Order: sequence, then structure tokens, then C-alpha cells
Amino acid sequence: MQYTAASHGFPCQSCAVRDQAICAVLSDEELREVSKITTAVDLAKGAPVFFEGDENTYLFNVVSGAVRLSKLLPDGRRQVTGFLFPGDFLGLSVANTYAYTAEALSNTSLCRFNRASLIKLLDRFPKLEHRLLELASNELAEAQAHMLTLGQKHVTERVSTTLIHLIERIGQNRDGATILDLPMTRTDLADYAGITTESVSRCFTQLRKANVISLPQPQSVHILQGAELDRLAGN
Amino acid sequence: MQYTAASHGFPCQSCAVRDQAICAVLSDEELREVSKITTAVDLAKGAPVFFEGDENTYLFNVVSGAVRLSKLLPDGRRQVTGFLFPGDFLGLSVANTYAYTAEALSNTSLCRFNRASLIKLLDRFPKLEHRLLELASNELAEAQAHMLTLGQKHVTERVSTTLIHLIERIGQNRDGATILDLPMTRTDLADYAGITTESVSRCFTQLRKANVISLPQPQSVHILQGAELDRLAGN
DNA sequence: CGCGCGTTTGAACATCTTCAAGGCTCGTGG
DNA sequence: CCACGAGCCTTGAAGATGTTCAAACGCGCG
Repeated sequence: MQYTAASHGFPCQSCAVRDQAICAVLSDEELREVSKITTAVDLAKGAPVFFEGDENTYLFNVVSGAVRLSKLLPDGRRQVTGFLFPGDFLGLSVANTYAYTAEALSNTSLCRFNRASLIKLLDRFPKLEHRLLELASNELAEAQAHMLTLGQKHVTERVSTTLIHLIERIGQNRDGATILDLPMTRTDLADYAGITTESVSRCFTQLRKANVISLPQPQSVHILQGAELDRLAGN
Repeated sequence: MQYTAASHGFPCQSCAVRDQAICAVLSDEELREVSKITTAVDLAKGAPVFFEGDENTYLFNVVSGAVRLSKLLPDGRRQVTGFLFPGDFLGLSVANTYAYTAEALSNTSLCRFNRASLIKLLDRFPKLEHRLLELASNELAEAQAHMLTLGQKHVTERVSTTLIHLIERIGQNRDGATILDLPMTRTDLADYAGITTESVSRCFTQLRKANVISLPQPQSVHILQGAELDRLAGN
């Protein structure tokens, strides 16, 4: 784990994700307490947050940037289990090791909680534990939806589903059009959707030729026909 | 939802899963409180517990039997997201509807909690909420492992992984040998592993011919070489 | 006894992968 | 400033894995 850490007094109040993440349920006063156990962490693109199997010492909130969660098979096959964006929480585990690897997809700021300290705080702030349960439940529902995709859907459906999912998190509206700026590579998308890089690329081309999307640059996806994308997702 | 319900005074104490599930963290006294909001429910093989989209009114503990969780695509494709056994908990959702369908695989007894009442109890028994978070975290880790299987593994690996997973939950030891009594069909296994019924069947035959398992009956799997099964699972 | 459902097996087929190569972009160094 | 190289993306063709379609088997139940 390689951090550029910088402790802070009480900037939580002005935090970009103060109303999201786990802090949303806390009053300013409570937040002041919580802020005592947090540390700001900045990661460069590609840097790991932690590795699967590492001792679970910290939990994190994503403040800005993007994080990729993944699990590996011994022979190198990789499943990306999720992409995280500002407001998302990561690191929950009952075991004392992380169940997955987390890496920064772009330059990323995290808010780091000492796990033992956070657990102590849960006793004082039941709202916090309630919030964590909420987040875990939502993650679970998302995981189940993803299982449906991975287990049952065809390539085009997988890619469309993935695009829709990303639009919901990081889609931008410019002049009524929806734009997606991808912080991840085709390989990341492929490993997320359980297909190959080539399949993702071919599918993008196909969507482009069908005027469902346009690709000014490989990382920039413009959604031309959202409804058609929904249909192609197979839901 | 079709139930055969029977309220009970305080038989929780002698419950088969009293030391598992969410009750494990409660004292007898606390359990007495919780028992006031529970109802015993018996389901026949094949009966639904609830359907995806139903209003989330109840939560359940599996007391005996087995439950299948699944999600459907509009065209009928089905992903089985999990199999539940005694001690397992189901029904958690932040949304006010269930995110998946739950059905009894065999004759099954459940302990039913009124959701609103349970939520109220969480304030009085923080341990209960802590336990729920634990369960949700574990489910999440399991879901991630399953994503790895669904997204990356080959047919033989998927079937082996599924068998190992079932052995961990319902494997029996007789004369030093491990026996698996399957409450689910080949189609259920297929929909769980993201493959077809035929693929499951072919894989079973292959494992049998390699003397990794034997199949006295289609539902009864004897594990002859557990280590080889582990190897075939690809971990 | 016969019917139905679940399972098994076989053969043809399709989708997606693998392998291979070329193109593009960006950053670096000459 | 331009050339070069690396990494990422795209495209094509061949190939393999798993699916689809079809049929037979076996067991349990009415």
C-alpha cells in the first residue's frame, strides 16, 4: 500500500461527499467526532488502495476519482466486481482481510477510516451502523443484478447494461445529450462484463454503426439513443 | 404469497437455528422480545416465499429445508443468485420491494419477522443491527466470489466450484466419505452456474468417469476425490 | 401400467474467444 | 519540432467452447 497521506483537522464539513457516503446520516457535531479518525489519502492513477488478502486495517470513502474492485484467479484471470465513484464506500469485511483488490482508475482522493476506531464509533452512533447496513444492502442488490448479467446475458446485452450502469453514476448532461467519460480501459470493461477486450471493442463499434452511441474518442461515449440502449440491455 | 402460518409463544429458545442466523447474538431474554414479532411459516416444496418486486413486508430466517433465490429477465432467462439453508437470513432490502424471488426447494420451515417491527427492535438491540451488517457483509463476499465464477470460469470449474460450495453448507460425512444430497434440480444448478442443464449433466458424467464423484442417484453425489475437485474448481 | 418430469447423451450449430496484425494517440527523447 | 516507441484500441479470420436441438432413458406417481 502506497499512500500520500495528509491528516486534516475538520474539513469534513466542506467535504465534496459530505451528504453521501456514510457521513450523510451524521449531524455536524457527530461528523466532527468522526473526522478525528479520518485521514485524507491521495492516490495516483493506477495505484492500489489495497490488495485482496491484505489485513483489513482501513475503510474508505471515495471523495473524488474512481476505483476498480477486482478478484483474481491463480492463473491471472480477473473479474472486476465493481467500479466506485465519489460517495461510494469500500473495505467492509467481516474477515480480517480484504476480499478483493481495490485500485485507483484515475487520480483519486479517499477518506480513510481506521477500522478499529470506526467500529468503536458504531456503538456511539447507531445511525452510522444503520447507514452501513443500508450501503451493504444496496451493494448486495447491485451484486445480484450483476450476477444476472454475468450468468445470463449475451455480449451486446452485457456491454449495454454496463454502459447504462455507468451512465447512472457518471453520466453527464450537456445540451440535453448524455456523455460518458470513461476512466477505465476496454480491458477493465471486459473483465467487469465477463467477456474479452475484443468483444467490448466490437460491440462499441456495432453500437456506433447503429447510431446508438458515438465515440469522439475511445474514452468518450456519447449516448445518442438511450432508449435503444435500454432495449439492448435486455431488461 | 401462500403460507401455512402458526404463531408461537416462545419456542425460539429451542429453535434449531437459535445459535445461528440473527438470533445468535441475543441473550435468552432478548430473544424472548424478538420472538414476539416472529411467526413460524411452513412451505411445501416449490412454494414461493416471495417474488421479486413484492412489497418487502417480511424478513425470514431459514429454520429447515432449502430456499432458492433467483432473478428473471423478461424473456424468461433466470439467474439463481443463491441457495439458502438452515441458519440463513433473507429479505434484506433498502428499497421497499424485494430484489429477487425466493422459493422453497424442499419442504421448508421459516421464521418470519415483520419488517417494520424488526426495524424498531434494531434501536433497542444494536447487537441485532451489528449482526445484520455481519450477515450482509458475508453475503457480499459470497456474491463477489460468485461473480468471479460467473464471469471468468469454464464449465467444469463452475460445476466444481458449485459442488464445493454446496459441500460446505450441506455436505454430510458418513464413514469418512462426503455425501451431498441435492435438494435442487440440474436446471437450478445450471441457472446458478450460468450454464445450461446439459452442460451440468455432461460435467457430472465427466466427473463420475474421472472418479472424482459417484452418482448413486442423480440427487445423491458422493465425493470421492475432494482434492481433485478443489483443483478442478480453478482456485 | 403408463405417463410425465428430470436426466442423460449425441450431433449440429452459434457465439464468443483466440490469435494475429495494423492503427491511433500520447509521451518521451533525440 | 519531429521521430519513435509503448500502450490501448480496433479489426479480421480461424478456432474452440458451450449451446441448441433432438431423442432416449429411468424413476416415481397416479
